[in-house]
Amino acid sequence: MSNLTLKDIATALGLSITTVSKALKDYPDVSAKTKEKVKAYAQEVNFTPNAYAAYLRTQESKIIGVIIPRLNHYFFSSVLKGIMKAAEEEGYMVIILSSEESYELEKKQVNRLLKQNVDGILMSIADSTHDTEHIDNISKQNIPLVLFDKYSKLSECSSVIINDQNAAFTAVEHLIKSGRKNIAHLRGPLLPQNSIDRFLGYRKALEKHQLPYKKEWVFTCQVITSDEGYTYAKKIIDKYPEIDAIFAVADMPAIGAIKYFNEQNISIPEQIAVMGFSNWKISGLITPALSTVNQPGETMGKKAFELFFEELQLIKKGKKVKHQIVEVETTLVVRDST
Amino acid sequence: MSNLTLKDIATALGLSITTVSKALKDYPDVSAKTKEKVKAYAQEVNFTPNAYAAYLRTQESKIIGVIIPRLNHYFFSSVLKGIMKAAEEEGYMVIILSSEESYELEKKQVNRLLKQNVDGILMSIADSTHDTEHIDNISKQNIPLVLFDKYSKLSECSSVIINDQNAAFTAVEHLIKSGRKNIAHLRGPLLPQNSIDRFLGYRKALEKHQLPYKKEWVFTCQVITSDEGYTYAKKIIDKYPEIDAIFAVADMPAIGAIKYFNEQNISIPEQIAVMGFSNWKISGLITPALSTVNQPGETMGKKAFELFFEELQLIKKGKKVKHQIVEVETTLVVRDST
DNA sequence: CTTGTAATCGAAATCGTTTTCGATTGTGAA
DNA sequence: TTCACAATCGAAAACGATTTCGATTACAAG
Repeated sequence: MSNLTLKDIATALGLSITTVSKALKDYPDVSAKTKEKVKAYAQEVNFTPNAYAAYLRTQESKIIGVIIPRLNHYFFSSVLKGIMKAAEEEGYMVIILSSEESYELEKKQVNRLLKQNVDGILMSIADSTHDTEHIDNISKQNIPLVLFDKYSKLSECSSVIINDQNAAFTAVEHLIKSGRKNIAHLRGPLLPQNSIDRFLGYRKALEKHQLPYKKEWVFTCQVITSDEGYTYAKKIIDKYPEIDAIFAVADMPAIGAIKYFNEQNISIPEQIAVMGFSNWKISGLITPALSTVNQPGETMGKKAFELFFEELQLIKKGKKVKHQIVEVETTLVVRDST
Repeated sequence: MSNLTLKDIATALGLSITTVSKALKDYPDVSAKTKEKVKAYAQEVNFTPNAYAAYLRTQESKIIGVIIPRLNHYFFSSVLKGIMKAAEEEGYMVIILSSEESYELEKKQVNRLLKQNVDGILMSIADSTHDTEHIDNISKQNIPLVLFDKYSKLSECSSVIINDQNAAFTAVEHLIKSGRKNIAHLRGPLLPQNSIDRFLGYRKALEKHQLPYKKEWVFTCQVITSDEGYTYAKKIIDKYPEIDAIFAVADMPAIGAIKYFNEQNISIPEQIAVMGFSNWKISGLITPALSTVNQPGETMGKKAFELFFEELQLIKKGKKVKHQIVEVETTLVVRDST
């Protein structure tokens, strides 16, 4: 029952290890008859080659590593799902590590994966990551690297992203078209590109429709949590009662804001409209249901794996790899909060 | 820069591979001086032994496999977090697979992990799993298996669980003590033990307080989703207006029910109280905030890894392993919906 | 000057697979 | 019969670390 080897099969069938190995891999210098015999027996005893021994020769571990900033996060879980499904189809296992949004931990996790000799790394960089040395190390080792969602403009590698600026622009424009004129923005941390881009989309929409941009109406969430949204919602009501809409960098702060408004009996969207970003599952379940931008995590994960796989094939053939930036489509989801 | 071997170090220092290996692992038959020299050099060139080559001799992969029924699920993500933290501390990598609540897929994933030669498997069995042959196979291969949350009374292995019956009992008793007399139950699927136990806890609480148990007030969620809660909430209002409280098997159905009540302007908890189970992050963010039972996922994950690790040590020493059932404490979280 | 012992090191086998290269057999053509 | 050439198989060397067991040296005791 427990793990048998090529040797076992060889002795059982009176063949050599070499022939058994070649028969199973359809080498041309094995007769059809022996191939049949070997394959039938291997099937019967449920033989699978030892992955570690195989690695030693082929240098292929059939394992990829994934690093995400947080585990307990709907969007990243969706991406994981997409990656894992695609990986499974190609016979890859996935090792998942979390950077907990920490630059130091992210570096450490990259090293752990490199030591494990994974065939590729897919990652979304942490908000606090400010240099890309550890990322560039991956490419130097000549193993494929694909970034998703959060990416770095500085690194030479493939990425799967959305057009944050356009998506944010569309979301804010929707607020404007539904009659809002004083729109606040709960923005994300200063570093990550998507937080910047969503802010830029917000500004661009205001500009296009000749609405004033006011610095004091932009509130920075250091960590993207509902608590920050809750706190800023209170601040907005108290200090800027003229604000009639909020565009949040993510669903969580938006949900926090809605919670505060609900508690204060402030009507949404009549008195103030709220727009989120990401389309987490829960955003459709709260009252009022949150309008948001759908960010197709599973699709992104699938695409990220595909990019990795393409690059790997090129590397194996010794060809030059061409890095790609793939943009995945977002859609505006209008619900009851706008 | 890229992966160097014992041989490289040996030639660089004019030693043998053997001595280098032994120096790094503090064998007693290497002089202190050479140990220092070797360690210093290894540190300098950032040497780490090749995991796959090491496996071939030691038969230890330093990888564990985790199978969960769903990826995109707050509770399971929490458990994962606990597992991964604990694993990291002991230098273990984690391969995660999802059974998607499918018995067939679960069997397949178990086999994939066995083929990968993981050092242990932690899993939560799918709702649809009705036999345990694949699970017993794991123990037969003499690799540690730890079940968590969903477990099987039939299998001989360690488990980390909560006392579902007691937790449900406490939750329902809280509803009764706050004056509810007509309490409905949105129960889970028929197979999994925790769904059964929560139902039994519900009945026991009714019995103790001499409230009538009515079959027609128990609604079965085939899949545990908010949609089911939403649909049953409508049914309850239409057909059984006398019901003044709902105890749901999980937060999701409870949230679905609340959504329906909110839409219909049915006041919670005045007209009807709602109690969930699990304490998902979002349950505190909806309006009204959901009362629920806190199920400490991270703690459970941590504990599950510890059980695995203990068993592994025993197996390595050739000692008899003693399976343990660890019960983790739950707490009642009273918010605004009751 | 032996002999025994401890300290220190290395040769070589091993894990299980892959793959190169050589060996063997059989077949048909000359 | 002999030779060339496929067709088919296996021996053996990798891959990189671990570990057993033997070799060497030095030194103290007899």
